Amino acid sequence: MRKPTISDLARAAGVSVTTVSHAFSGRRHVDPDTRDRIQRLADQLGYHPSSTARALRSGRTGIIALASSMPFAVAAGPSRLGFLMEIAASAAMSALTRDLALCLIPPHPSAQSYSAASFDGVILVEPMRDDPLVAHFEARKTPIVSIGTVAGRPDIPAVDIRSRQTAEMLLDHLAGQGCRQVAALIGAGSRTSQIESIEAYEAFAARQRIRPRLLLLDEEEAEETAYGQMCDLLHSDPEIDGIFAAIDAFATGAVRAARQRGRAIPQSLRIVTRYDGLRAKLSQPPLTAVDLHLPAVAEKAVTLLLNQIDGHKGAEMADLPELVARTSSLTPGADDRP
Amino acid sequence: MRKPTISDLARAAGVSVTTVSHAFSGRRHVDPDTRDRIQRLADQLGYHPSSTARALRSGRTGIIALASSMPFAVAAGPSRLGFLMEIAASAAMSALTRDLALCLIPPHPSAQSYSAASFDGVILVEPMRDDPLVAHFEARKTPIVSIGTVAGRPDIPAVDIRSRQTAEMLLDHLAGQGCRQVAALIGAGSRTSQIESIEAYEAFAARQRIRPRLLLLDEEEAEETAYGQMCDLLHSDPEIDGIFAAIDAFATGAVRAARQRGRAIPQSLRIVTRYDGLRAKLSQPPLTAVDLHLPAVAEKAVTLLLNQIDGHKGAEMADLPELVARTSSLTPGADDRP
DNA sequence: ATTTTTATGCAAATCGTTTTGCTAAGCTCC
DNA sequence: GGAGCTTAGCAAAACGATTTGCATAAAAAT
Repeated sequence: MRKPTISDLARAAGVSVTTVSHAFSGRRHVDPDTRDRIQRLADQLGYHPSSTARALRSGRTGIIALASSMPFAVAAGPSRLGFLMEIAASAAMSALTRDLALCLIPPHPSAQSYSAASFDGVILVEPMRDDPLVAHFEARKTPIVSIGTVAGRPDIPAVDIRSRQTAEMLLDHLAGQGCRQVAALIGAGSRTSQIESIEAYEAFAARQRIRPRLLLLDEEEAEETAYGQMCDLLHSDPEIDGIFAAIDAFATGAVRAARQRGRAIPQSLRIVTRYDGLRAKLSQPPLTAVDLHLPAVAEKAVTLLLNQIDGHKGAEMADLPELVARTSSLTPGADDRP
Repeated sequence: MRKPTISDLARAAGVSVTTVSHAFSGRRHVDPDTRDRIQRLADQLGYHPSSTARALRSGRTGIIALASSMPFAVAAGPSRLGFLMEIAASAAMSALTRDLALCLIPPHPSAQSYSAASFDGVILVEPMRDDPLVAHFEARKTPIVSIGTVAGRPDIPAVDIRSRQTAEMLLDHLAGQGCRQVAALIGAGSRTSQIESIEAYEAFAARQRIRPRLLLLDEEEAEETAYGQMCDLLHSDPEIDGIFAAIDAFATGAVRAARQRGRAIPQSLRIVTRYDGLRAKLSQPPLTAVDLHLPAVAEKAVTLLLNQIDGHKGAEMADLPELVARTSSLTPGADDRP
């Protein structure tokens, strides 16, 4: 009882395989009666065209991949599960509406291991400079699109998620709320978002004529690390009155540190973060964050990738990120724009 | 400059395609010198075997799918993103260690649309009774494994996530903490987890000789619905002193309702929930929940699916769920087991 | 009455592998 | 100097579709 093939169906219908193929694909006209008969028999036999065979012939698998080389503990662990997975869920939807399937490729120490399947293209989530994933897929001539530009590789089509503007917006918001001495917690690495956040912060510090307090932290044990470092910093440098946390787990760590040091949020310390996920929303107090429009970003990435597969070049700009002001940074009783 | 094929490589190396194939697969012996020469030329030409062609020949695509028919707003929206995506991330890792890729199949109104790619097997997450996804994959003879048993289909191999025990454990915990009048918020549907939660609650109510307060709620707008319904219920039935919320968004809705009605948690109302995700952890107060060992569940599902693909039957039992007691249900100053 | 067009369908080549026989040469062992 | 064995390699048949070029008959145009 193996699966029926196109020739089984052709034999049953008394026509050639060509006719069956045309009946399904509609590439050539076939007599409506014949077509119906074929269709009916197909249902009856339980025939479904093999997508593998189709892929071999057409060169398209109908599968795109979503890959990230964020350290696994960060990507799939609770800390940043939100960011990556929100993109994954959205991308899966976007892919589906185009009759594509979305494969999830978790980060893996040995880049050799991604051999199993082949994809029409791949979406990389915030690759680092010289990311092995880029090398891997380029070697296989798999079309690549990146979410977030790739440092040092302006030629790779990307959906620019505007990390610089995001950082500037958050920093300006803190300044607008009266913060003078703002510290920054940013992941140590070479993703564009990290690079641009650092640059934005340094420019901000220069503009404000303050001594920069820039903490480059490991994203693996994000919340714990941020908690420890912030406890120290708030102790040694008590005039800090604002914190820009590049990822949400840094922010929640900072919140705990503030509580530990007896600093009231937002009265004595304001905290803002970049990714508006569950953590930011459920934090006590809720955190000011930025709506990055991730579903739209994922949609753009899929569109871009499809163009890329068809040989068209291009790049996309994400919609302007939007500030979501919440208690953690708002002067009680005042408006967002004072 | 199209991708080199096995015959290009064979020609370059001056051997037949057979030899090249054997050199890569190791299915037959080839002279070490020849093998090295082939290997070297492969690197040089950038040859990578086409997994599509391999799939056609071998009948294995190296891709498994993870599908859920939870209403999309529930599965991918913030409310239950955690549950499904935690499984997805874990399953992707488990798959990768076996050289498989994991495809994400979002729920889709028209079940026709999943045609694009073909998989070696599929993991269904908590399918309902008569779930169209089951029918869809059965029609394609795609091996199926379910996370959570399938109501009415004991023949489908599944990882039993022990929803009955989970519910009993939570209800007993509430009783142990002194609750007399416990209400239940359970998703309206025919997933095993819902069915078993209802049965466990009804048995519990009978044992405790209390009038059952069972709210079957829509999971789409889970938190809002739960909030509204619980406001009403706490008003009309003020002696309720415990709430069993089957999904975390119900619980957070209930927390808000309690606050709105001026009921202190846990002093005057205890709340417990099933899935220990970010919501439960970050809630104020943190919610007592259950560690379902999802990474292990995903791992078991992948193992089971691989057996299933190889023709072995079987089923798996998830590890016993573990209660994670938190402030939302603990009598202040008392121990878990009083 | 001949040519042209349209409708319908078929045979065969193709996509890039894996796998199964088969061959031919080199060894060993009486 | 065969019989038997190992070694190294090749040719060809799958796998299940799509696509191209051709054939036939009926309809339409000249």
